[in-house]
Formats: sequence, structure tokens, C-alpha cells
Amino acid sequence: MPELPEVETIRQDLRRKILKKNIIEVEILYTKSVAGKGKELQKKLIGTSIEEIDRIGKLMIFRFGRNEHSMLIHLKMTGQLVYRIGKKIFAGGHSMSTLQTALPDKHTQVILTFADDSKLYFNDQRRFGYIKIVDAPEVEAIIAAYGIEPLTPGFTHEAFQKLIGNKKTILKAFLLNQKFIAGIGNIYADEIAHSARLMPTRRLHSLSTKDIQRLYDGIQKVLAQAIALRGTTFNNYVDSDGQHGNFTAYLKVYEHEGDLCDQCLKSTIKKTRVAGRGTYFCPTCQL
DNA sequence: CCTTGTGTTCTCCG
DNA sequence: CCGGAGAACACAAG
Repeated sequence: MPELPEVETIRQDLRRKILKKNIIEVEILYTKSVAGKGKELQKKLIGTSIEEIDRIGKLMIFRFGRNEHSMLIHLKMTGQLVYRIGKKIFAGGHSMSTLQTALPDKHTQVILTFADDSKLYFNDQRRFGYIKIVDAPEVEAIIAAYGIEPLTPGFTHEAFQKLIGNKKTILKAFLLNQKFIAGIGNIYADEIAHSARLMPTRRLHSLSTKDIQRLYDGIQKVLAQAIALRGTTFNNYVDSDGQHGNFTAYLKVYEHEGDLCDQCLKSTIKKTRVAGRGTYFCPTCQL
């Protein structure tokens, strides 16, 4: 599942790879991956180039020269954005192509081709992700609906304290709610709760000052480390080079049911259902 | 029936 | 009876 660290990894890589490259072709293999009319996407993209790539939460925002409209890409559960240089500029190359899976494949939904013959493949096994063209006011409205970005200067301890306020909601639901904090999904919610040594079922108003401090630290620590390690690959996340994330080896609880908790070395990791989602925790070190 | 992200709908409470 | 909060439900597809 691409969450904040995975989407941020893709964003940073793609900025270096596709910025300012003229788009010459847009192939839509599965029409439902594109919100609205496919013709409109082609009309807006062909002949222009991406000037900047932003991100809010798990949503990528591709901006063009005249900021009248933007392209949004949400990967949802199984989306990938894989970039391949074209055969023309790859001429003379040889062995590398054998290491890469052939694209497009059966999961490729949309292909953007740039003037240098390089291509960006939007692959999506479950086909929940989408590409959407929106105008400037709509982009602003979408961004405004998201909560605070947890790795920005605005995410101060004071802002976090204010966000918690008098909420009575369950910790896990709070972490997952994009209106509060942008970008945390099921994997990192569990890892953050474990890092903060808090049960995912805790009610926010039951948290002490020290609990809130650990939660604040845990959010930043877990997400920053995950970005440094280029994200987590559990099912099928890959970066824009088709490479797996390296944070998977550092997961403490997610998909570790039955394993000894390496924080307390006392309990095995348990799995339950919290806020409607599969939830992993250590019954000894999380209180 | 399971999975998760997200948008919608329902319920509860003051 | 209304507003807001929180929880539950619905939906996507394999």
C-alpha cells in the first residue's frame, strides 16, 4: 500500500526524471483508471510538460506551466508509476533490460510517452487508483480538505496538541483519518502506535502529556525513517525504477503476527481488528 | 469473504 | 430538532 513514504519516494524520483519533458502521447488502456473523459486527459497533456510534482497525503499533484489545471494521481492500494527510458536513448545498452520486467504488462492502465521516447507506466493490479484532471480551484479545495502534513515545519508539537484537542476518537482511527494528519495508512498507523508504545484502541482523551509526546515523536520518526529507506514493500509497491522499498525489514508489528516483539522481547505480536482494519500490536509494550 | 483508502451515510449526544 | 463528532457502511476488483 503506497502511503506517505512511498508516494514521497516516487514524487522525488519522478521530479528528477520527467520534469519539463514534452508529452507526446497518452495511451489509455483501461478507461476507468481515468476520471472523466479520456479525450480531455489527452487534450490537456499532449504538447505540454510537467513543471512540478507536489504531494498532499497519498495524492500526487502534477503541475503544468500555466497553472490552470493539474493532474492528480492516486495509487490507492496497488498503483505503481514506473518510468522507463526509451529504446532510442537506451541504444547501446544491453544487459539491463533483461533485469526489468517487460512493460506494458496486463496491469498497465495508462502510458505517458515523452519526446525522448521515455515512458511513464501507470500500473494498477486492483484498478482502484485513478488519474484525474482538475482545475486550479478544485486542487486548492482538495488540498484544503487534508489535515496537516506530518513532516513539514507546520507540524509542531503545539499544532499536534491542538489537533488532538478534546477528541475522544480511537487512536488508530485518528491516525488513519486524512482530515487530521495527511498520508498515514494502515501499515504506518500500526508502526507509529508501536513506536509510541500506545495501544491502537486507546481513546485520544485518555492520553497523557507524555503519551502525546511519544506519539508526536513516533509519527515523525517512523515516517522519516521509512522515506530514508524508500518505503515499504509488502504486496506490490515499487518505486519509479520498479525497485522495492527497504523499510519492510524494519517493520516491528505489521504482518508480524506471532513473532517475538523485538522491543520488549516478552510478547509475540497479536492481530485484531480496530476501526475496521487489520491491526497488529504488542500487548506488553503497548499500553 | 478477504484486503485498504476513501467517500458517504447513519447514529448518537448535548 | 439541529450540529457536530464519531462510527459504521459502501464501494472499488481480484
